[in-house]
Amino acid sequence: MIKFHRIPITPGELSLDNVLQCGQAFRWIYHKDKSHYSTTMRFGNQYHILVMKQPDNTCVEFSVMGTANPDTAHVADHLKNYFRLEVPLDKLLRTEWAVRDSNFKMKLHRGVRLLSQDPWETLISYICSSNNNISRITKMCHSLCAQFGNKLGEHDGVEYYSFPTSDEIKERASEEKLRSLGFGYRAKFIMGTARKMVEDRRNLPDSQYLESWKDHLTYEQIRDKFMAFPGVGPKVADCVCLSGMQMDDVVPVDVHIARIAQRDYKFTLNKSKIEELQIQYSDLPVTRKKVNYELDLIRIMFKEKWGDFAGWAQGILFAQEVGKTSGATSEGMIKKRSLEVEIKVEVTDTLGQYQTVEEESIEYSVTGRPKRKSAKRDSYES
DNA sequence: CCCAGACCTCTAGA
DNA sequence: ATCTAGAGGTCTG
Repeated sequence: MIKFHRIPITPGELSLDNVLQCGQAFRWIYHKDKSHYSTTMRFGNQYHILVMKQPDNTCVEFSVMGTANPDTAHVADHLKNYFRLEVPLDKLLRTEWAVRDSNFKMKLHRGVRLLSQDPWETLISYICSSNNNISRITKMCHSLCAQFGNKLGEHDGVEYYSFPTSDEIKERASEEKLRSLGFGYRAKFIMGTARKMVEDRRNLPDSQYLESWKDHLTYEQIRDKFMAFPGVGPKVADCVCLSGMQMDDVVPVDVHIARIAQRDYKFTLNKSKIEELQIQYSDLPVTRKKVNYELDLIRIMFKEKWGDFAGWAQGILFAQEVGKTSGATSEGMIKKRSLEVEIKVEVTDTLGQYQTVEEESIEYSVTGRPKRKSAKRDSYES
């Protein structure tokens, strides 16, 4: 039997359901029969199969499967970092956002946090996100691992793989293969990005190379370097900065956030500020070429309004906005996903307590390859 | 610099 | 069942 280890949480600071399914991470699998999530994750230079669940709002529990038994305290530390548990979400809401922003006074964070994900994996995942929906992005990320990563083990009929490195994508994948796997026009971007990465990173591992940018470059320079990869525009670059580089003040502006800016914040263009930006970016050729100045001003407005953790505030509004458009109740924010699992739809009562009110069953394929229905049932139905 | 279109597929909803 | 709009954008002309 799986032995779980407990990580205590300040009540309400983290909702595993909301964080893992809001469209920030794409490689967690929900097992409805056991009410837990599983994925693979790299701790240092070693990949592990990880299982997590949240019995209540005071803790999460984890278990590491397969391979050598890693040090539990070591894994716990990595997970505390992955979930950024040192960041006091509720305090930020009360003392930073709600006091400066009247639109935030009525908001609840619902345990939606920003993650500290692997930068390379985040980069490739968000390249897949362009003009795409969450369920397909999820499928593509799993497919990438199953086809080009390394197999780590198998549990409950699910095969687990590492996320492929730039070398592995360059050597094992091709635009043609990726297209046949359903990546569409993103196939060329992924191959181009992998090739450029192999070239740029020299002897460093992918993520270590990307993280090293933070040592000597500004945000604007880092974004410019991300945008030098094919398939990476300002929105994808900002997402990688925020969710993969721990750059908490970055606000990625997508269609939803742009709508919020106009609808709820009455955002209007300022011509002189655009000119300032054009000057500021004049020595950043890639940014100057790819950036949309109106969207970039929205990013800056939110950063000034929300402060050092502006990206976290964006995450909360985004999760709520997408929850609305995906047919969930305005109270909850769990959206339907393409997982053959049961997604719990949560609502919050006036005390901010979570209640499960509704469940629905949907479909999922782990490898991205067509799977037999009977096999899927065997794997997930209890 | 700004503005359209095009771009691959697939999923959700009608 | 079928069918169609639209999906956390980016690139090109």
